[in-house]
Amino acid sequence: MKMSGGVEWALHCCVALSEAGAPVTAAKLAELHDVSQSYLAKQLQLLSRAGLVRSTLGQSGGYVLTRAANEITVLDVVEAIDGVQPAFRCTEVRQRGPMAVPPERCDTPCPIARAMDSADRAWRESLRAVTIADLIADVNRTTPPEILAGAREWLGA
Amino acid sequence: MKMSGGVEWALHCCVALSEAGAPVTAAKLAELHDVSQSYLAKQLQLLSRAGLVRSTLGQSGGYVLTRAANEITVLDVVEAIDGVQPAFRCTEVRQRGPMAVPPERCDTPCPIARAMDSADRAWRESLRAVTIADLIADVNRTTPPEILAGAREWLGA
DNA sequence: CTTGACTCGGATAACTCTTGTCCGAATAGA
DNA sequence: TCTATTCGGACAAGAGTTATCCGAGTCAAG
Ligand code: SF4
Ligand code: SF4
Repeated sequence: MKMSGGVEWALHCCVALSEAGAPVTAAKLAELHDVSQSYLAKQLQLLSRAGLVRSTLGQSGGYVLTRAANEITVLDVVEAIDGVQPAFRCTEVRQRGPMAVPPERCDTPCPIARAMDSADRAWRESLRAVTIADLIADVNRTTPPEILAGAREWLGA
Repeated sequence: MKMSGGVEWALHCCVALSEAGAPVTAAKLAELHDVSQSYLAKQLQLLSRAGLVRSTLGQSGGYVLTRAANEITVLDVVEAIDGVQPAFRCTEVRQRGPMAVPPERCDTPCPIARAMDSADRAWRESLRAVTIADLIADVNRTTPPEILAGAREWLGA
């Protein structure tokens, strides 16, 4: 039960991109967070495939968010990086072994799979309730103003 | 984002153990579900370490549940097999890079970590609401009675 | 229009964790 | 006492994730 570590980086990048406004290159984002720029590029690729960011090629290029910050949920980012398939995957054990249940009797989903599915839905629903804009508002409230201003200027330079 | 596949087997074993009453060996459980007995033994070990089942050694030994079925939640089994640490692990990115926030200003948890923690709690809460007894009741209602009786007899033999 | 340099994108290795297997120590019964 | 049977932890194999590289494409300047 381990989520891809890139999710954390991707979320940080989304926050930074929303505050920047202008396109930001992957190298700058990597330097800002002090992480491997090669690997961060991979995460940004995934975000691009999911349609959350748009990449501009060539000089003065970089990444920009495609939607407003309050239109991007944390769940969007998580599913873009970590995939959409649920954590629990049933292998239909009840159809195997000496006491196998014939497939034609397996019309109703088993309670185990239902409980897992319900929990997974609750998890996703909780993540869907938070948007990037919420994160930004909270960050602006809790981080020292001088650091915030410095980061903004550093992104533009 | 992938849960250990052994969770499914462990849950099935808990259901079977609750219906059996008498100690059941790991080999029988593996044959019933048609899975690797060596690997299933590992899962049962984890259940034993977590205190959910008690192992009886020697002849006519096997595994027995330590509590009543309605006192064991699905969350207990998941945490026993898959571990208790949350899926999201923060690496304190904000304390790195050129715009690092000094550690003494990081007293309040960041909103990203809070959102993830909240979702994780919702997920666990949903799993905690379902007990093994609930699963058994649902299984007894949905599976054909002849198969259920056969399985019980097969476990005792 | 040419040039140039800079950008992302997908294909490619190293590594960690999960999965799967084995044999030895301990036990209950005969 | 002895034996057959059980679980327990130590030991490899495989998959998945992490990390990296260089080439195709693009924009801006001269
Ligand atoms: S009984 Fe439920 S959990 Fe088990 S294999 Fe069938 S659907 Fe999956
Ligand atoms: S800002 Fe939040 S998510 Fe990022 S490293 Fe700090 S605590 Fe973790």
